[in-house]
Order: sequence, then C-alpha cells, then structure tokens
Amino acid sequence: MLTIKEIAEMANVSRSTVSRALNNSGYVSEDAMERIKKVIAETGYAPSEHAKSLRTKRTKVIGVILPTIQTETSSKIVAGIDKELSTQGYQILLANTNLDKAKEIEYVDLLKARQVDGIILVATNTDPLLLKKIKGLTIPIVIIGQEMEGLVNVLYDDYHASRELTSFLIEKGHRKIAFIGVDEEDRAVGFLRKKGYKDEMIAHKLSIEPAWIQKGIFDIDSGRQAMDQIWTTSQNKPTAAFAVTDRLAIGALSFLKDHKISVPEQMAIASIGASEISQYVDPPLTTIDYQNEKAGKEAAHQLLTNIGTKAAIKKIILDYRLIIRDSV
Amino acid sequence: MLTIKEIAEMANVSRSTVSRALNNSGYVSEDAMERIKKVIAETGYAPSEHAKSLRTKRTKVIGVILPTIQTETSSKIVAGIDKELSTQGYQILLANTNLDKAKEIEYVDLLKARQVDGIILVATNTDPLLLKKIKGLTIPIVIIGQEMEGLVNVLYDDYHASRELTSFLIEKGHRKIAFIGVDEEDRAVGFLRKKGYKDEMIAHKLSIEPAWIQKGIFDIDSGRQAMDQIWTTSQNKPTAAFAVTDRLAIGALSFLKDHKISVPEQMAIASIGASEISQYVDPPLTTIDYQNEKAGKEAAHQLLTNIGTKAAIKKIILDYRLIIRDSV
DNA sequence: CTGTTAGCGCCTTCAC
DNA sequence: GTGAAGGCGCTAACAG
Repeated sequence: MLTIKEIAEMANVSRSTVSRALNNSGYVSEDAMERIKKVIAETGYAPSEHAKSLRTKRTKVIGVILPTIQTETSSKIVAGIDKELSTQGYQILLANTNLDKAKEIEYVDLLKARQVDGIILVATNTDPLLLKKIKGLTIPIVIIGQEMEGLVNVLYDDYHASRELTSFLIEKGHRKIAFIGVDEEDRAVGFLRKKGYKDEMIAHKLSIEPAWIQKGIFDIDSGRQAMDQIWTTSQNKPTAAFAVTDRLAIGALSFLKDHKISVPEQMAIASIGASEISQYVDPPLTTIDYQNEKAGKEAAHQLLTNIGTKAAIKKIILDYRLIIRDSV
Repeated sequence: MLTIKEIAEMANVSRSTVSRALNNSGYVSEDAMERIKKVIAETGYAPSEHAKSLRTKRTKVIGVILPTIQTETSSKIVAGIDKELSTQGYQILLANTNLDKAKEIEYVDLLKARQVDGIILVATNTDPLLLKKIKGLTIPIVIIGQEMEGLVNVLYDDYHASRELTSFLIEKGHRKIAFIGVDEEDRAVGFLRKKGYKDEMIAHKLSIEPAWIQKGIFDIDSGRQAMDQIWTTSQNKPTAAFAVTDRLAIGALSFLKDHKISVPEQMAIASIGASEISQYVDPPLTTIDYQNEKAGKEAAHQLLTNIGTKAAIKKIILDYRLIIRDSV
C-alpha cells in the first residue's frame, strides 16, 4: 500500500507538506502543491482513513442499527439518512439486527469499537438494558420510531394517527371495527397504535369484540391469517378493519379476495404506511403516510448537529397525512 | 476513551498481555486472564478497531456499492449479503450512488481509502472507466448483475429468462407482444432482456411493430406511461406485454385498469422480478423470480473466499424460475 | 512556506 | 507466561 511517506519522497517534500496539501490546512506553495497533486494523480494514492481516524478521532462514518432492511419503511429511512449524510461526506455502516434484541445491544458496542461518529437507531423496543447501554455512550445517538426518555428522538405520531384513522372509519359509518396489530413490546406500533384505536372507539361509545382484535408480525401472510381469524371467529362480523401496517392490510385484502368478500362493501380496510404499492393493490388502500424518508433525513440532520457538541435532548414528532383511497 | 494501556494498568499486567488475552493469541495465565476479563467487564472497554486495522490491515468491513436502496431488489441483495457476512463478523459499509455513474467510481476510491476488506458492486453499467478503476484494485471485488470480463461476477441469466418468458407468452397463444424495457446502457436489464425478447420473437417468425417497444426508467409511473404509449400509438394493438421489471408491469397494469382494459383477456402482462407485491396486485403477476437474496449471499460468499487469496476469475450464473399467475 | 517530531491505540517480535 | 519496544500511516504542534 502507498503511504504518505512515499508520496512525500516522490514529490520531494516532507510528509507534513503532503498532509497539508491533502487537507488544505496551512500554507503550501503552488509549486509544491502541483508536484504533490501530480504524484497523487499518477499513483492513485488514497490516504488511510484508519490512520487518520486514529489521530483525529473522527471517522466520518455513522452507524445505523435497524431491525431489517427488507421492508420499504427501512429502506426509505436509510435512503433519507444517506441523502442527508452524503452531503457532508459521511457514510453509513449498517448493523442489521434481524429483529434480535440481543444483537441490538451488541451492535452498539461494535459501533462504538469502530468509533463511528454517531449512531442512528431504528428502534422496535425500549428495552431497559438497551437504554442503559445507550445512555453510557459518549457519541451522539438519535432514535427513530420509539420514544426513549432523555435522548434525541425522531418520532411518528402513532397515537394520533391511529385515532384519526379510526375516527375516519367511524365517520364513514362503521361501528364494528376490527384491529390487526402487532406485539405490544413494540411500544410505537404495537401499543400506541392499539391504544389510539381503542380510545377512539371508546370516545364514540363503540364496543369492541375480543375476536376483532388480532395480532400478526410484520409480514403479509400474518395479515392474511389475522383476517382469517377475525372473519371466522367473530360472532358479530365487523364491517371494517384497521391494520397497523400496509403489509398486514395487504394480507387481509388477500384473504378477503380469496373468499369473495368485497372490499369496501362488506369489509373496509385501512392501514398505516403508505407504501408505494398501497395504491396498486385492489382496491387501492386507504392509509396514512408517515414520510419515512423524511424521518431518516431528520434523524441524520439532528445527529450531525450533535456531533462535537453536547447532545441536546429533543423530541421531534413528525407529521402524517391520511390518504383516502377506495378500500374504505 | 479507554485504551489498552489503562486496562493493562488496572489489571496489573502489561499491554501485551491484555492484547494476547483479547485475541487469545499466545499464552496468558488463568490468573491474569481473569483479572483482565474482570476489568474489561467493569469498564466496558472495547478495543479501537482503527488502531487494530492500522496494525493488522484488516477491517472486517465490506463496502457495498449500489445504485439505490429504495428498491426491493436492492434490499434483498443487501439482506443476502448481510446474512452471509454477519456470520463471519463482517459488516457492511454502504455506498449509495443514486444511479450517478461518477459516484460509482468515486466510491471505489473512498472504500479503498477506508480499507475495506472487499467490495461488492451492484452494477447498472459496464463503463470502461469504472472497469479500469476496478481492475487496479488490490482488494477483492465481486460484481452483481452485470458481466465484467476478468472479474468475479454473480449474474442473473437475463437473456434466457427473457426468452423463456417471451416463449411462455407465445405458447399461450399470443402473437403480438409488446415490450417495456429500460435504457440499453444497462446491459443486463436494458440490452440482454430486450435481445432475449427479440430473438424469441424472431425464432417464432413473429414480427414486432415499432410502437410495441417502449422504454421506461425503474419506476411504476414510467411503466404506466409506456403502456399508454403502446396502447394509444399502436396501429395493430398487441395482446400481451412483457415488462422488464415488476414495477414497470405494475404501472402498465394500472394504466390498463384505469382504461377498463381487462387483463389478461385484452392484454396479458408478464415481467421479471417476483417482488413480494407481485402476487397481490390485480391480477397477480406472472413474473420471473431471480432470487436476489441468494445473489447477495453468493456474492458475499465469493468475496469472503477471495479475501487473502488471489481472486479467481469466476462467472456464477444464477437460476431463475417462472412464476405463473393470472396476468397471462 | 516547510520540515522535524511526537504520538494516536494496537499487535507482534524478541528477550527474559 | 510476560514485558519492552517498535512501528502501522497519519496529523498537529513547533521551530525554523
């Protein structure tokens, strides 16, 4: 590997001068600058970022911990993060947990060892152990998607979005509304969205049958199964269903289609996510857009402003908007 | 930051002993080992990967250059890469080009500077400049999706997949088949898939009207526009269309639906991609599954075997399979 | 404007 | 079994 020393020799200057030229810090004569540039161009020399980081303590790398990259939500968030970071010359080091909570903690350590300049955590839970580990960190961290006390959070407004969506269904005349959720350990998606639904139902004095509430994981098939459960076990069949993610809704749709249950006539469907595909399924889905890319961008922005300074505690709650389509 | 020196002092041993304990290289007495472990547990010390890399020349990081992360194809590839790499303790450093060819080259340099142990390039073109840059690399690199002479390639069988899909449409009785492609600079998706289509048509002595061949970019809307063009400008309307990606097909579907043109009766649609959603659109899409996750895994596997050894030149052509659904 | 020097934190001989 | 010493490639005073 080519080092600064060899470049210096070839250009007949000292290493410091090359370094100065490289970082354009301090004075370098035009003459020297030219010779150095020439040598670099000829050799294709690239200074070792590791040696640099070792000296400067900065890496220009941000660690991104996420539960999976196989969802549109995640990729949009990452795209948003990247968009913001790349303008400042930062890169992303991926840490994919595959929904394994232990790995979440492990990766915090690994990223610390790699001395990333900051971490963005796309969280699915608010485990105390994780929280504790994070609080011990000296580098800035931003949490997306779950509220963690005392940290910088970029949050979706799960509770209100959920209430609004439920309210919309009620407005449309529905009284019997089913709910397809996920595990409540995921406080944002599991707990808050369910609470929003329940509270809105209660506010309208509408009762909820136990069979109407089903739980899936984050995939299409479990949405299908949930709707199957709802449809086959409900004494009193609901006329609408609220799924906490588009995928769950799409699964539900697929069950209904196969059983010739018409949407929205016999069963209306609404969800949260606004995935690209939500408008191309049959019928197009009424859904809430969370603007995930913006979330990523915002998180990256917050992180960058916190690098080098003491992290301000901050809670950023993002906007959402209801997209009304034919499924309701 | 905590360093090995401080750990050594706290454990009453020398830095070398700590280092040995950390890497379990050489002999360390049980006694010393225990003290060191205790101190590390108490302090949460994590050795600096940069200092390590500077010495050992290995980073346990792989650079992944991709055109975008906002497609299912990309995220599946990355997921596959990650699955394989993480078993060996490697991590991914992302380099997103946003389809900017200049950045592709730039990122090769950047990753080199970061001294990644290897690079996986998800390629969209075979630009000579890029090729030249790559050939100058001393670290292993694996190319996914485009054939580049003299390198390790993981390829989809675009030409044959395309012929087979066209052949399938012909078998189903179609004689007038339209084609929605992309720019041919993308040799795999643009050129080869088109060639497969054309050759198969010719092999069956079927003629192609110019208006049947349209071009889009990689999004849904351009598929819609392409079908619009086909439908409105064809003198002799086709009875089927082959779109080179699922998204393009979904766009086409959406146009047809809005214009009450029934699928597959008036117009059959088939495509390549087998995206998760392809089975939930209306009607479900006949498509070819390329197994992108496997591509990523395979690429990562090849890369890992090439680290440390002289890279064998290799061409791995992946399997595909036709998924027949109601759109044809 | 330029060169000398001293580490950054770690691993790795080489003695002991 | 363990420690001392040197150096990976770079930057940042400091002296000229």
